[in-house]
Amino acid sequence: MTLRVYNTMSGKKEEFQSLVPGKVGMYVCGVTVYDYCHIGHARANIVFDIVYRYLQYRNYDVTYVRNYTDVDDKIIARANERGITSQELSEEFIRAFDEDMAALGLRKPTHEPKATEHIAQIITLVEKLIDKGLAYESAGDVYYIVDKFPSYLKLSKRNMEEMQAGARITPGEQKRNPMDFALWKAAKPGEPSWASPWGAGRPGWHIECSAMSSTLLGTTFDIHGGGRDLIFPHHENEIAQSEGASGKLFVKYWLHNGFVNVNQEKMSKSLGNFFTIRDILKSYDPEIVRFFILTAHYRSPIDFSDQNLEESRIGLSRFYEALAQLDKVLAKADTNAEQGGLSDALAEPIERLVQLEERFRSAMDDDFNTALAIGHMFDAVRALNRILAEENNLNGQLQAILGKGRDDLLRLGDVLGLFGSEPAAWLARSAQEGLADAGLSEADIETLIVERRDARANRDFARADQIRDELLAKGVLLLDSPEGTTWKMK
RNA sequence: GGCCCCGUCGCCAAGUGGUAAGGCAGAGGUCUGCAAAAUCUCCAUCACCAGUUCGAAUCUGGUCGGGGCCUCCA
Repeated sequence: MTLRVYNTMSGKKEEFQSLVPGKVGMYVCGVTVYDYCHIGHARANIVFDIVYRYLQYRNYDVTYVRNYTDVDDKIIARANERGITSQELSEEFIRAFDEDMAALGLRKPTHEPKATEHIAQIITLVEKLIDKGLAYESAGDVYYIVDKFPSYLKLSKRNMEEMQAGARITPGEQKRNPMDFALWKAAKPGEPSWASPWGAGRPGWHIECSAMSSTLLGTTFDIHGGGRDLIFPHHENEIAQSEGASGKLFVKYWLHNGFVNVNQEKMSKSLGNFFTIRDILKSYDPEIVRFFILTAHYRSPIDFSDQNLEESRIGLSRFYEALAQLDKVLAKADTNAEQGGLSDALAEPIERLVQLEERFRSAMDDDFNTALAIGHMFDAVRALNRILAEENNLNGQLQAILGKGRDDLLRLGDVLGLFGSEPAAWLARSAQEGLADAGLSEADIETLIVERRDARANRDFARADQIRDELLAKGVLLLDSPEGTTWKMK
């Protein structure tokens, strides 16, 4: 089986073949650290976290680089507003970013470079572009001459003439051609700056990614990722810079994730309709957010709403319910049970479990189809539940099947960053949520459970049902089992 | 205006030529004192029209509807 990935450059799914067998170099554009991250950032980072994890699962030795853009107009503007330095501001939001990503359960990239730590490489790269006649200095700024790069716009598949018609030179820029973009910007008073052959200044936005990727991954590497909105101009400009300087292919596979929409409209800072990760995590478990994002294909748009997150919560709890049940049943199973045979009725679910990993791989191999992969895992849950219904005559063979099924589910779940919590604990946490809203304490519920238990013991079902109904009215569901009564929020 | 994407069951969502995964919701059965969970059964011909093909949700053309990029943006 081969991995196929959709390459924005070709517009097709292509067979993935890394430059060096067994190794993958991957660069993903990180965030500009001037504010808290929103759910759109969460999606992009989770998507590439999955790419990272899946490649590792496929036994690739992956070098994953994700940068921090810590020098930029917006950072400067925001720092000025708050009366702190750009560095103070960016450090604050780098910390916030790290916290958010950790909360969402992302694996740490191999390298997380900062633009300001690569000024020397940036300057070297700009000099090289000037030497090659691809860039010019103008009043302390340096611009890239897009006309000199023939394949400019090959990624976004645009047309230079039409682009030029709409392009503008913003006041203060010293461009010869409106399409030229800044590699280096002369420092204005009060801005952070570094010495350069063109005077004090700072890097333009695009050049840092070219400099950092070549430093950490080499001139040519396998995968470059980012949100769709980065295709133009950011990635187009990276190509012009990197290929212009090296004369070699920059990136083999370009991967771009789709947007998060709100009410069918793109969510973005400029539209002001965004939700920050930290706000969302006040109401939803991080794993629910991850699950929600992975239930759609990474290139499709997804609509962010409470209803959709709520559905994800219910879907995820189906997995945890099954895992918890599995733990319980296996813990008390008679380990001395004889091997025994398998009834025909269980042939289908057992077959499902046997096929799980292969189906999972086949889904993920098809351009990281997490939605399909999760569908297969739901199938496995149903199969496990069906076998679990044989709880009372679990022979040794069935125990082994259940054990392996659980291990597979957890192992494959981990590739998606899911099911990492202890099932009983996750369910307990889930039960706690909403308790305050219902105006109840755990102790109140326990008291009523005891009262109801006594009523049931006396076969006073009227009183028992009254307690059940009263709690249900407040959103608390009582669950009876041979081991006693527990509860959860509806 | 230019370029591009999308329109699949009440909702979410897979599926790029071979006869519609999965989840939620809903109906009925089993289990349960009653419930819940679980399980079983049922529940879509793919916006519309016209083509290509033995065969199309999947290809082509058109219509309608939604969205994105072209300026900072994951």
